[in-house]
Amino acid sequence: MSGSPRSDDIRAAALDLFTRRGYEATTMADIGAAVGIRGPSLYKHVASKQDLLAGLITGAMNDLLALHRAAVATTADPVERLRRATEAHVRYHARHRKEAFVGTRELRSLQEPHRSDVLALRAAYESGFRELVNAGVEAGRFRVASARLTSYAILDLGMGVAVWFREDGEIGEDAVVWEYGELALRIAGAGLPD
Amino acid sequence: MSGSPRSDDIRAAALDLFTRRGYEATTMADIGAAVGIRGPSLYKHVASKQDLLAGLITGAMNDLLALHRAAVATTADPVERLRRATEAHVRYHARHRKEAFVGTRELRSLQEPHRSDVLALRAAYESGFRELVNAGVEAGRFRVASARLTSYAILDLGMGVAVWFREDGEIGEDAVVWEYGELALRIAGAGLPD
DNA sequence: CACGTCGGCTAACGGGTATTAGCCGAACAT
DNA sequence: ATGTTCGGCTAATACCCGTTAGCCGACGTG
Repeated sequence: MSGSPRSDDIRAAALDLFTRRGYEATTMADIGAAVGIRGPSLYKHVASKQDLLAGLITGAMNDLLALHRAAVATTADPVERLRRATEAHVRYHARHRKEAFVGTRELRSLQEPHRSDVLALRAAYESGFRELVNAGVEAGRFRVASARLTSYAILDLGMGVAVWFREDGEIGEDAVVWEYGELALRIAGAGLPD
Repeated sequence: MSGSPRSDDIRAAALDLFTRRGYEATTMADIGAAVGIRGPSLYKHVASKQDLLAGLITGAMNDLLALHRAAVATTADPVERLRRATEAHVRYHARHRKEAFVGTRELRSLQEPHRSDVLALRAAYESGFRELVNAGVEAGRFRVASARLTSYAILDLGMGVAVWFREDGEIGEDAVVWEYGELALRIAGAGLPD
């Protein structure tokens, strides 16, 4: 799956720069300098700057979807399913904050047809969460005003994590994951009186 | 406060383009075309592209802070204060989604010293929410694992609204504001058993 | 009517950017 | 030893962009 070690270095450097400065503000010379070579030499390893972005974003989206499916498959209980899906969501956004950050912030810079592909994957991911909420409501375990609004709220929390989470911060990954799993259930109204 | 009608048109066009394409990807010619003139003619009305961005972002941040202070001043009850601050936050992000969107997404493109100024205002805004949470905890009205994490979560919800809210969508502004006010209290653990 | 200001225009400046072309040394295989 | 591939390099191509200079018609004012 992963190419030569040099290509991996380049992808990592591009990810870092795209995260900090943005795709448009990052030059091929910048990426080259980050791995110790000149801009044009990058073309011996990657097809184009746009290709670099597309690889990063689609890779991230596929990873996230795989983790989501795995998390949901571990139980049939509606409450636990939402908790574990949220935990997977938050853990990904904490552990791979750069990928998640670029995946949402630089989606604008992704050209067609890649952008439509990624948007379709995101729509599927979102509707997956909405289904989870709906299943809990139908089972009488959740109380929500709007499943759409509830799922947006939970997903947005994860996006936020990618922004402020720091590996060396005062709050560890496990603590954030646990707490946000709890928050998701509160948001969905689990355990509320009728 | 607001300049000539033409200057207002230009600011509105820039806001729209910065929102849709981003600051870096928007050219002065694009902004000019949106108001029916050529790129260089814009300089009869604005000092620079960077100045346009700075005006939009600092204006938005000041508006948001003013609304926050007004909302908090309406009551002394910790629970209601958090609810109203959240409602003001969410209402602003729904009603002025472009301003809010650009204010966070394009902050990277804002040069010094403006960026530091805005970051300081944002830090003050965030710590204001944290204080609100702490006040509720000390009054025995909230139950949270971490005030920082809780305030981040509530603020992130507002950011999310700026992304997905649509004036003509199926969920109206008042509905989102009300529901998110409730969510904030749930997130803060208001009304939870000891 | 003369004059100045306003707000548009085109042309030009100065710089930057992704990408391609073509060269070259090192490493490695035959 | 020879040839080929790999992965650097510099130079050049073909743009694009923010901004400034300088021109000019319309319009309000004395």
